[in-house]
Parts: sequence; C-alpha cells; structure tokens
Amino acid sequence: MPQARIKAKNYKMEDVARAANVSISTVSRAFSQPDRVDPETREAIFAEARRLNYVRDLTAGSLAAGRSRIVAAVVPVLTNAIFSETIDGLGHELASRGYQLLLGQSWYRDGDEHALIEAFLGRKIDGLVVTGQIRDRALRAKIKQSGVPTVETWEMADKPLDMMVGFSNEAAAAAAARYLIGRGYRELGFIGGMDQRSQSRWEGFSQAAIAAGAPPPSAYRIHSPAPSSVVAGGEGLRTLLAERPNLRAVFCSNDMIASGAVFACQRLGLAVPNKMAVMGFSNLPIGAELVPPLTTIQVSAREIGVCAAKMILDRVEGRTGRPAKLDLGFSVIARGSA
Amino acid sequence: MPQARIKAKNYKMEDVARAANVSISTVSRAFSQPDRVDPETREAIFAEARRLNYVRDLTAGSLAAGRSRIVAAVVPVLTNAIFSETIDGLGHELASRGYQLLLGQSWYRDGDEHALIEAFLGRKIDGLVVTGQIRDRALRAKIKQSGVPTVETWEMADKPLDMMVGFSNEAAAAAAARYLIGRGYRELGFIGGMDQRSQSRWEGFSQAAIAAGAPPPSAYRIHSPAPSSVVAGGEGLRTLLAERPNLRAVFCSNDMIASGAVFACQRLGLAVPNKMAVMGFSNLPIGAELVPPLTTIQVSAREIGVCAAKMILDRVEGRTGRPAKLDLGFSVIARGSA
DNA sequence: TTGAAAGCGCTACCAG
DNA sequence: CTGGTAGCGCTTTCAA
Repeated sequence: MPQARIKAKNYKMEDVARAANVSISTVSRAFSQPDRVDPETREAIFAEARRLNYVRDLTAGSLAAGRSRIVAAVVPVLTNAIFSETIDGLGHELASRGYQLLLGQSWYRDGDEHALIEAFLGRKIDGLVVTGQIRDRALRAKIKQSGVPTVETWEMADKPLDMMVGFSNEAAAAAAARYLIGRGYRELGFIGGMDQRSQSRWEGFSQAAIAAGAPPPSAYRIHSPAPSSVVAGGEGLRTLLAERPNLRAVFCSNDMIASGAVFACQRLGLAVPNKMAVMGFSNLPIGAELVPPLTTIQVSAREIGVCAAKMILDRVEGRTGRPAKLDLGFSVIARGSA
Repeated sequence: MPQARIKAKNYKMEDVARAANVSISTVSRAFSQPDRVDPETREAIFAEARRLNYVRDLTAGSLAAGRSRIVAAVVPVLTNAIFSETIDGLGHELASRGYQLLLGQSWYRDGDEHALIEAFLGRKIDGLVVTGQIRDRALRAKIKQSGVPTVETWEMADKPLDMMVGFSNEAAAAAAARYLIGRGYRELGFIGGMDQRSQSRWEGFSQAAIAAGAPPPSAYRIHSPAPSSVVAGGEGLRTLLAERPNLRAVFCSNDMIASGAVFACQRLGLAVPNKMAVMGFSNLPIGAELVPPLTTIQVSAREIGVCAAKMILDRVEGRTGRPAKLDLGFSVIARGSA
C-alpha cells in the first residue's frame, strides 16, 4: 500500500525545543499547562513554534495521555433536521470546552452502527453519544468494558447503558393523540419511520387514541432511510387517504414529514385544518412559518445535544452530581394546523 | 486534572497474542491484512479477540503508521440543510471505504475555523474538506506544509490551495437573474447571508440584472449565523417589500430561505408567482413539494461531498488522474414559483 | 521552574 | 507465513 501523500517535513516538539533552547518537557508543558512555565520561556517557545508552523501531534498525545479530547456521536442520518439540531448543540458545547466531535451516520442499520462504535472506541474517545438505545449485547459489553462515558439520547428507557437524555416518545405521542381527540378529530392517521423511536410514537399514539374512544388509527410507515422526509410526508398522506377516505387528522413523526403532508393537502385542495388536521413533532423553525403554522410537539432537539455534552464532560473532568438519566420532557404547541 | 473515567481493564494486542499463542505481529496482520495470515490462526486470533472484547487502539496505530483513516471536514453550520447534504455524501463515501469523519462547525467565524483546522492537522488526518476557500495566509501555509490532501468546496476560485470541487456562485446567480428577467420580472430583490458565497451570488445576480437592463436589485442581508433560514426568508421578504413596494421577484440564497419567503407571501396575501415570484437556490427536496413548487438552481450539494471524498481517497491511495479542480456546474430548474 | 527517561500500543521492516 | 524489534511523538512521573 503506497503512501502517496507528499511527505512533508513536519516539525516535532524536539525541533521546537531545540530552537527555543529548552527541553521537550518544557515545550509540552507550555502547550498543555501554560501557567506552569515561565512566561518568558513560554513566549519564546510559542514564537519558535509559530515560526516553524509547528503543529502538535495530538495522535501521539492521545496515546501517551490515554485521552483524546474527542467525543464521538452516532446519528441515523444527518440530513434529518432533528438530528442535525442535536449535533449542532453537541458540537457547540464540545467546541466551547476544547473538545472535538467525531461523527458517524448509521443509516438506521445496526451493523453499521456497531462497526462505527467499535472503531470510535479504538480512538480513545473521551465520550460517546448515540441516538436511541444500544440493544446489541456484545456491543453494550464492549462499551461498558471500555469505560467510556456514554449517553443514549432521544429516548427514555429503564436500563440506560450509562447515561441518558431525552424524553418519552410514547408519552409525547399519546399527548398528541389526546390533543387531536380533544379538538374533536376522531379518524386519525400516523406517518412515521420504522425505527424504534417512531415505533414508540406509533404505539403511544394509537393506544392513547383507542383509550380515548376513537377508532383505531391508521399508520403509514416510511422505509428507512427515506429519500426525504418532506416527500415521504406527501406520500404518506395520499396513501392514508386512499385507504381511509374519511381520515380527518394525521400525526407525523417529525415536522418535515408534517410539512410534506400539509403541502399534499394544499395540492389536493383539502383545507388545513378544516378538512384535514396535521400535527407535527419536534418543533423545527419551519413549523412556525408554515401556512397554516404547524401544531407540533416541542422536544428540545438541540438541548439534547447540549446536555449530552455536559454530562460527558462533567464525568471526564471529574465533576459529579448530574443525574444519569435526564428527562427533558415535551410539550404540545398548539398552532393553526390542528 | 483528575482522570475520572473508570479505569477499565482494556486488553491490548499483546494479550490477544498470548491467548492465541502467536506473536503480536501476527495479530496485527490478522487485523490489517487478513489474507496474509493462515486462515486457521486468523480465526483463532479473532475468536480470542472476541472473547476478550478486544478493541484495537487506533490511536497507537495512527501514530505508528503515520495515518489515521480519518478525514476531517469543516462546515459553517450543520443545521443548514445544504451543508448537511454535502456532509451526508462525504460521510457515506468515506464510510464505504473504511474512513471516518471528524467534523467541525465554524459558525462562519474565521478564528474558529483556524483553530479547528489546526487541531485537525494534529490528528494526522488523511484528508481535509473545507467549505469555501481558505484565505488566511498562515493557515494556508500550515495546511500546505502538512501535506494533507485538501479540498475546498462550494466555490470555484482561481487559486485552489490544493483541490477544489464546486461551481461558480457568481455564474449561477447570474443565470437566476437572467431567468427572472426572461420571465418578465424587472423589480428584483435578493435575500442572502453575509458569507463569501452569498456575497458572490449577490454580485453575480445584481450585475447580470443590471446588464440585462433591469433596475438595480435590492438586497436583504441575513446576519450570520442566522437563527433559521426559513425565518430569515420571511423577514427578508417583508423588509424588502417595505423598502420597495413594487418588488416583483426575489432570488434567495437557498431553498429554505425561499420557502420562508413563500410562506410570508402567503401570509401577506401575495399570490406566488402572480404577485410575487420567488426563486431559490440549491434544490432541496422541499422545493419540489412546496405549493407552488419552487423554481431554483440545482447545485449538487450531496455530490460535492461525494466528489471531495473521492478526490482525497484517490490521492491517499496513490491513484491519480483526477483533476485538481472540478466544476460540477449548476442548472436552472423552472417550476411554478417564478 | 525545568530536564531526563520511561513508556503509551501499535505498525512495519527485516529475518527466518 | 510468522516472529523480533525499533521506533511513531508525545505526556508524565520523578529528581534536580
């Protein structure tokens, strides 16, 4: 396997040390604990480093120190706005504390997720954030054995692997069902994916609807990975309506799907909400702008990322006190569409 | 600084080697070049590794091998759908070839970008993908000196740092102006950000409009980072209209902004396109679903990521022949909104 | 405040 | 096909 990269002359700490007339140890300290080095020598070191365009090799540093200042995260797909909000929050919080983000997409495939996480673990990552729960036993064992602080997100389950931040998908969807029924809609539909979170939402939704005396809702399940949530929302609405012409309201597993459903209604000449009510999930910015504005469930997608970062860094930096399980809750945002 | 992480017993290659009665070298080979190891010994090694939940330390591997199988990318923000498409494509292509993605957000701030890239360089990354051009001289020097294959994306400039894939923002925006004028609109507006790409689009757009004999267009500039493109699009439309009541068409710097503008029109009772034409940029899935469907400029956001990955991996793996500069072009997609 | 030296766990070269 | 071994460049005691 030829190494084609142009072999560039990269300076090492030793070169900087020599140039600044100090030892390697001092250079190392100047970078990692600046205040433990005489200001004058420190500045001299920095000056030489700058002059040589010296870049510290964090790979060697990680090996020696046993930590990398990298936190890894796995999301199903990045093009789904709800996950990119979480990653945005996570990345922002990490960056502000000097950590970096290693990111992977699982495309909703367990095998991919497994391989990804294993590779991450080998990077001496300081933390791991996953979307949903890790169910595979072997993988759980590996993660636990590694001792890497891990946060499962977007779900609340009884047995966290380590830490957990999210909300109850079932409860949130049940609240949606009750909201719709409370508004007088009885013929209900659901549009969502096939993943665990959508599954929980579907169960919460249909059970609550039935418990409230409504006829059993219909479901349209999007095959993952979907080409696009908006497109899938439109398809879902049309399919559901074909099967059940008296459909009166649909609850969608996220706001992009809901937007697609609203557009489909407009195209079909079905007034929203007078002929068809549409409710979303996740409260993305687009919801408030849509005409009519989207009734939805607020779930703090970004906050999930921020909290996950905080939990991990607190653990890494030896602070304690944070709960291992954080329920961020949810709330119904009633707007015009349902 | 206490290391709070629970010190887990992590096995090393040595442990696996001992358990499988072979040398460390053989274990290493079993993982990196499986076909150079006797199938029987190989399986024995894997069995022991599995039994111990052994995870290979890629950090040590990177140090020894001088390469990391990591490619780093920097985007302004991830919550902007056009960049998450690029990252999706990049990540997909990298994963399929066994590489991982280290991701950073610059939030449109040069300082953040600089720090980020420097840290990346220290990871012995095998490639670097940046959004837009690197302008800072010191940073360019460091990148060049590192010898890391680098791709600048989303722009076409004369002096690539190394490789480049994108399209001409100026030419694309000029095409938009000509399209709108060709449809008979003369009072034009522009809604876009303050970054370099939006700036190029604004220049291309206004110059082409003027060259075609239209009155000088008005611009609404969104302060970066914007809270949300959709919201900004609505604000832009209202602001522009207040300043210029006879405004007849707006060209938006991306499709989410354009969607926001369309919603604002609906709210104002301005029929699209009969009273106000709206044109987008980037051809996101939402555009085709919107009512009316969005006229836009297609620019292969995802393809940019895929190509960037290919360029880097070809270089890393010693293949050649790919051009250092790839113009993916653009095309006008005429739909109902303009 | 500084320096010397012992690894961190793996890869890659070379020998057998 | 397999094993021995010399580093990769840094962090981190420990002593001075």
